Amino acid sequence: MKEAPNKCDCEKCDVREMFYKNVEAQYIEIVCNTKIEKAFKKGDMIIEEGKPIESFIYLKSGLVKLFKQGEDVKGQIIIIAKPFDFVNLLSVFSDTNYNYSVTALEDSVTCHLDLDHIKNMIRTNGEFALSIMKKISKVSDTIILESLTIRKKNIHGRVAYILLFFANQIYEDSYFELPLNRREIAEFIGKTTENVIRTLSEFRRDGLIKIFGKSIEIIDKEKLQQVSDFG
Amino acid sequence: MKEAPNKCDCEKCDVREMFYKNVEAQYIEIVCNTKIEKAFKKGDMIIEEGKPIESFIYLKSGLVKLFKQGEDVKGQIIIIAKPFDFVNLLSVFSDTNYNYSVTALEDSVTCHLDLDHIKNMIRTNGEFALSIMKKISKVSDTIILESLTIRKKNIHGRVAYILLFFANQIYEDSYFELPLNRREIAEFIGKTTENVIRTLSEFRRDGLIKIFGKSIEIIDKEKLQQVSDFG
DNA sequence: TTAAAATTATGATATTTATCATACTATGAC
DNA sequence: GTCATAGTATGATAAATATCATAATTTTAA
Repeated sequence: MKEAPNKCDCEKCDVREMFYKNVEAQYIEIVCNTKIEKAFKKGDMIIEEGKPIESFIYLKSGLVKLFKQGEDVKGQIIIIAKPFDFVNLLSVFSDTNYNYSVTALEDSVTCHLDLDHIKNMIRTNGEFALSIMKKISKVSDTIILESLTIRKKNIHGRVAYILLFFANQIYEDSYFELPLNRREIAEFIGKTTENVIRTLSEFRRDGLIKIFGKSIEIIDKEKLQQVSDFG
Repeated sequence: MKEAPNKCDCEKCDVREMFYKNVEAQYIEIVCNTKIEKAFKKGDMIIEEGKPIESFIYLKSGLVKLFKQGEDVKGQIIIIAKPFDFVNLLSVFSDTNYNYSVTALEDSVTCHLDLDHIKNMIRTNGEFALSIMKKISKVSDTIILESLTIRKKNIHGRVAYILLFFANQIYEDSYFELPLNRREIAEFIGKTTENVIRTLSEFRRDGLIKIFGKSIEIIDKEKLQQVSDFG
């Protein structure tokens, strides 16, 4: 990780709209002046479980995973987040320390805003408060409903689901490079590594996908969708 | 369900503290005057999936379950909520319609505040906004972390966990009446009804609990805790 | 009160998934 | 390049869980 040159280029910032739409100029300036932008390499730790929550972080570019490092060996991936999904929405307002860790699955850039400034903005600007709330509510909802969706599927359904998730939600392409290794996929869907590998092999044998190491090509999207829906 | 006599008795309301601590008198009055209190009998539907979200609801007394009615037969219980846990925190600020249903597990009383008034209070009162946010964040966090906790346990661990959940969190007593039938427990922990029943029988045979229909007495709490932790 | 329906219970069996063992393959360090 | 290490892959087996069948018990409705 390295800190990028920290010019206040909010004009070009993708998430400016959401944050600054309703905020008065003088507050924008305060936030801008204290904003820190950080660049992370693939694999870098962005947030570590247990550490104090000091800033309001959002993802500017890249891809990250949120996970529990758990006492047990097995980690558990909570969610894969892409830009526009805030990184640390879960506990920012309710806890002093992180309940989970975040690492970069791809080279990523994050924006760090001082949490106290954000809280002040919420205190002084109701519209801003409401839009943050809307976002928090949405992200939590998504995590909860996605977890219920995955939970009721068997392993075939879960693997199919996650392949379609990457194809449709993340890369918008039938051909993509998996940002997770097989063990991490297992940690995301709550099954063992071996069975994830086996299931991928079966999908390949059945002509649903092609596998080139970490690269996946979805051949029969319709059938894969069926496996996801009814599996 | 019947509407209770609707006097503005906020002075005696358990959750007044949280809501009104930071709110100016004139707003309290507006909310009070439009507040509706509703009484539900055990089994009554409080919120129905798909219906529009019109009010900000919190639970004054009783016990409720939030669940997906799902296309498939099997429902899935998201959370059991007791007073002080808001009922409809999940989607209130991010959606127009409910993503889940809520029914009363015990006779319950809910307070319904006009959602637009709440939003206005958020707009005009930053401290109030922050305390609502803190609560939302906390509830979402709890749901997510609890679901991860349950997910990594086998059926013995899950059943032990839920028994201890009722004993410690809900009833604060080793002897309690289960508010869920065996099928609903299964829906909560994501296992089949038969296996929940079987596991309860095993716990009884092993002397961990006593079972009298829906009533449970926890005999060996320590051992049950071990089963929950390591199962 | 009685019949019907739902719930609880248990056994037998099938299916799914995890675990263990063993290669093979790719990757990074030296 | 070579070695060590992590990741991928597959088979054999064990363990966990689901499914199916059936019966007893409790609850509900007429």
